[in-house]
Amino acid sequence: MDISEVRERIVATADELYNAKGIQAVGMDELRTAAGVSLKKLYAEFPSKSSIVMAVLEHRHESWTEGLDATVQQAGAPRERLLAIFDYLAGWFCQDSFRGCGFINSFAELGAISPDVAEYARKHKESFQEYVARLAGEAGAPSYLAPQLAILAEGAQTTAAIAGTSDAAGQARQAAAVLIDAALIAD
Amino acid sequence: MDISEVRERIVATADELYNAKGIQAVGMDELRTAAGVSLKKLYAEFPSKSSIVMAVLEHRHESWTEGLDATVQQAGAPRERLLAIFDYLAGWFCQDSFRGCGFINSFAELGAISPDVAEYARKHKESFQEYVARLAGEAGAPSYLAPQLAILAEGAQTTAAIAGTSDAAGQARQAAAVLIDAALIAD
DNA sequence: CATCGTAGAGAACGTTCGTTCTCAATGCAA
DNA sequence: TTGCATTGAGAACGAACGTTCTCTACGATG
Repeated sequence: MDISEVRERIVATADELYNAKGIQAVGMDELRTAAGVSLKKLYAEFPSKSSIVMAVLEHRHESWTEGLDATVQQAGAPRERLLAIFDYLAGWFCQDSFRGCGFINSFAELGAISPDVAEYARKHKESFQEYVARLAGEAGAPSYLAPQLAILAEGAQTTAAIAGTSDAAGQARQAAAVLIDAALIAD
Repeated sequence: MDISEVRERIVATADELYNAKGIQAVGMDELRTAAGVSLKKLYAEFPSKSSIVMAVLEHRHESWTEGLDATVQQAGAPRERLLAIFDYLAGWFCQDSFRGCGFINSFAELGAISPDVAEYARKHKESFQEYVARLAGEAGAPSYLAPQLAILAEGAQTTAAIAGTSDAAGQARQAAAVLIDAALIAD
């Protein structure tokens, strides 16, 4: 088995388990068993659990970025591309495995005791803000629109996670449409 | 020392510590020392750590409800009362101790492994939704407005927590104003 | 003063976790 | 076949946790 293939399997398995149960609730032995690798291989690939956590965060960031952008790219006009953010959320919320934003969750769980986790979560959210700002800019909207839409997206994620329903995606989408139109008219 | 006074001190101390470090990162011994009570008294008041966690959640719910309502009551017209939600958030975000919504955080940390925590977080958010719906109703707004404003409030909390700034409160407030006015006109 | 119940401090216990170590089995080279 | 390096399975270790237990000191009561 390829060495990078082992890495990927570990990270993918850890991502699933951490998402399903929380990071601290998943021990190295459970991860070892689920990933089907020996402890020796696990520690040959990663020096510690915290390094696995960071690798999982990177993995999540890539998945999120690629998935979101793929949905946005399918939309046509700039206004629809902004709204597509919430279509992506809607699809995500409907998945059985959805348990909220992994960055919000890891920040809540470890942000206070792990500066690395806190910093990575911050950077991830910052990159999302910039992404929305770029889309909003392409739509010709004033600069205050992007943070508003980003806040809606964040709120939809936590609301959907805790409520256990996907309603928030549609509600946020409708609110976003109002905010976009108001911003474009005012501009 | 009064017995209920001990309880209150334990819960208040646990609330602070859990907020600052996360629930799982705070052991019973640290809580014991910080609260200045003996382990015996601690376990005389609460049968287990999880019962303390639930008491902390109740304490947080009361603090949140009372603080929010106090700010809302100071506002005059129904429209301003809806916006006062975000003024309350702004004041909260500026506190040094702010580290995000305690219910979102506890849900992220323990929701997957503790049905009680997940259920309490859900009920808390549900009660907030109902509160906003009542204010929106008093403003004569259509029923779709309240979930939109609640999502904004949730998003502002996570955004402010992770970014480490209080900007989100003002941004959410401005978005709320747009949504409120649009809803009132459309109605 | 003597006695007894109580409470505090923290030792102790059993478990779990992250991490390391042991050892036997395997595959390969000569 | 023999010897050697590598690997997997899991035992072992030290620390930390939640919880319980022990022992000592104290204060109230007769």
